[in-house]
Amino acid sequence: MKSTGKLTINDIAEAAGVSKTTVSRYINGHVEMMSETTRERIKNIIKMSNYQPSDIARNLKRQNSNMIGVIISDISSPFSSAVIIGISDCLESHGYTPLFVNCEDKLEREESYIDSLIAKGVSGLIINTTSSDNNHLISTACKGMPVVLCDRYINNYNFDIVTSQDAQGMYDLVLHLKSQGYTRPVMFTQKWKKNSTRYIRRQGFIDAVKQIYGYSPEKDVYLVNNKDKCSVYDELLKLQADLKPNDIPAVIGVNSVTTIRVLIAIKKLGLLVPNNIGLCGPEDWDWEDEMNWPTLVSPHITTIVINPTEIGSKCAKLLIEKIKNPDMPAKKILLPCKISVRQSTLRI
Amino acid sequence: MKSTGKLTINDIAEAAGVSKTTVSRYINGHVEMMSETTRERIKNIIKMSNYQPSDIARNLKRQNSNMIGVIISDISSPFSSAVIIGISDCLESHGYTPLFVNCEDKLEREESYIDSLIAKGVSGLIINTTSSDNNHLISTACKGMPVVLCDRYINNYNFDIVTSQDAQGMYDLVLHLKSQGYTRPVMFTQKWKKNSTRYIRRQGFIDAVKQIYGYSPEKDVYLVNNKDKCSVYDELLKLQADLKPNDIPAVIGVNSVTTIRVLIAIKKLGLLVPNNIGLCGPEDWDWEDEMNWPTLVSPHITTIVINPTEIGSKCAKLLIEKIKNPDMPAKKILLPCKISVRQSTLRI
DNA sequence: TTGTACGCGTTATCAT
DNA sequence: ATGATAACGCGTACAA
Repeated sequence: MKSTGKLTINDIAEAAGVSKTTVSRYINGHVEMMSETTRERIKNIIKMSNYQPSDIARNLKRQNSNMIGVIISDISSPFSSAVIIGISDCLESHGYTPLFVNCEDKLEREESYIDSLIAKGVSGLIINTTSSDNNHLISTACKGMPVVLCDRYINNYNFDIVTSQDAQGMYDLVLHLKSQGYTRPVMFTQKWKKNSTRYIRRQGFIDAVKQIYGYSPEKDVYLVNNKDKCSVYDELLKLQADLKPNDIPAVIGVNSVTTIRVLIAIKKLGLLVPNNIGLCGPEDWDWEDEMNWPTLVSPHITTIVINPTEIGSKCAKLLIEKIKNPDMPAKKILLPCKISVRQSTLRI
Repeated sequence: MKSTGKLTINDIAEAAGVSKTTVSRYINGHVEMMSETTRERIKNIIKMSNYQPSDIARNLKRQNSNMIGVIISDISSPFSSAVIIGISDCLESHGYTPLFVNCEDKLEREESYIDSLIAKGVSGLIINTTSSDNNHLISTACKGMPVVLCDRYINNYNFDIVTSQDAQGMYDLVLHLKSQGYTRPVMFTQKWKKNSTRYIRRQGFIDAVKQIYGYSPEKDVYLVNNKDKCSVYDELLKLQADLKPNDIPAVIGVNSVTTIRVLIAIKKLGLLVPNNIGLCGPEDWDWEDEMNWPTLVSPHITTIVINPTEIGSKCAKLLIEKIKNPDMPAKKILLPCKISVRQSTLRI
């Protein structure tokens, strides 16, 4: 046995006094017509030497790997962290290894990562994409790479996708607001045109208000941004000015961060939740129980429960299906979401 | 150009009318004595065909890869998520690819992951280990695999490690409590014997109290567990019973989760923070600003700021150093931590 | 039941 | 300035 460098199949073969073919057969379980003696001998040598076949060489030979590329648009958000957990757990339990990369919301990075992941030999991709337009991704999908989209739509191609039923969640939420006597539901959101999640939530809000309240609330969508700390506060002032007499407003934040910022601004202004103003929004991340933000703050916030961990695991599961059966027609998995009613919208 | 299967260096060579050696030279930048014409031709073909050399084959040939194995003890904690972000960003910016695996606090899984990561050809390991004892890891380090420990010590081997100065943070915190007139600092912790972080924080607490208050608070360490929801509440009752007349207690949670649970129990009991009881603890994860738990809850909680993202990036940086210079003596990087004083311990 | 020989896609050595 | 050829470690058709 060599003392230097890594063990190879040759070393094992030599030590066992057989050819490397035989060792390879043993490793891959083709032992039907192998003598008991050689089997035992190989087994022992491998055990004693702690030999592990090189995945690199196997992958080269077999022309595939058990690695899955996962492209995350912004790894630093708690939503992404939860998605990663779901993907990781599901892939690992099925023998796959995820390769996570962070494209920081930059389309060029996303495109170059796609190429480098393919070069690494991944046998599929899970994409939480940056932009609704992505020709490079479409072209790699066309070449036969299995792709599943994670919570973001892409135009012009019939991708497999897993996402939550945001529109239905919005509907339930608006219905709840109406039942609590709020007369003026509004939405606070960052730029929504190129972000499919925000796009859908905004549209869901508008459609729900149309149906439930019977008017079109396009101008009740207040635009805020992440850079300017005062932005939310300013928009809230604008909302105050926009109110008609006797209006009881309820703010829906487009995501967790926005909702929290609105809460802070509300407290600064001294408004009373839930009586003078309601507050709610999607619950984009799910640390367990008492660590989760809707119940950490006071009052506890009514939310649409999204469950990103499940989105992640469903993505992984769908991709594995698709790898095993590449000709499967594209699936759209929509996870239902429940609303979780808490103090912040309970007037009655 | 073939229409089926992946492009290889042979296809490019053929299309360019040169040997694959020449193409390989071009790819690896050995172009000093290459004619301008061939260089241009190869360049164009590669560009047009969007060819990418196979990392698998290169790794096999070069006997190394740019992949780094990262073993996380419990990926579902926000602390781990933040560490992952730091590792990911730093490795990617240096051309390495992290392979994250989640050993769910199980030593066997950790050991088998070490083997399978090595089989995948990783050129180094970052370990946020499960247990302070790990012979398997020691033996792989002995065989020459570069290893950096992430925030957890391991007995009996001089590993490179990055961790925070928990003991110093505890000292500062206890000093602060004394200055605010608290007479009875206590700690709430889960089982600490096999978890090096908790172990160190508990020891830091004990040493600090000895020095600053002049007595030994071993029996003021209250043990709670994660399963039983009432556990924290019960221990808090016990603390109440243990108090001497005129004692003003201050609870230090061993980590974020424990601290929040103590806060919830305190509110249930109707005690007044900060006047009747103080509350503080390490801030194990760092979502930006208004999303972070110490300022979400009321009152805002005094913390030791840990900065897990920086722990992650420092780990990555140290490992890269070690890979480039394997004979470097083991480094212990201790990140200083500051305390962030907020309302929950401000009596004065 | 076991072994020989070749190829996976790349890079390195040695020629020319 | 370029090419032929041999490896890297493994799996497999084919031969024995």
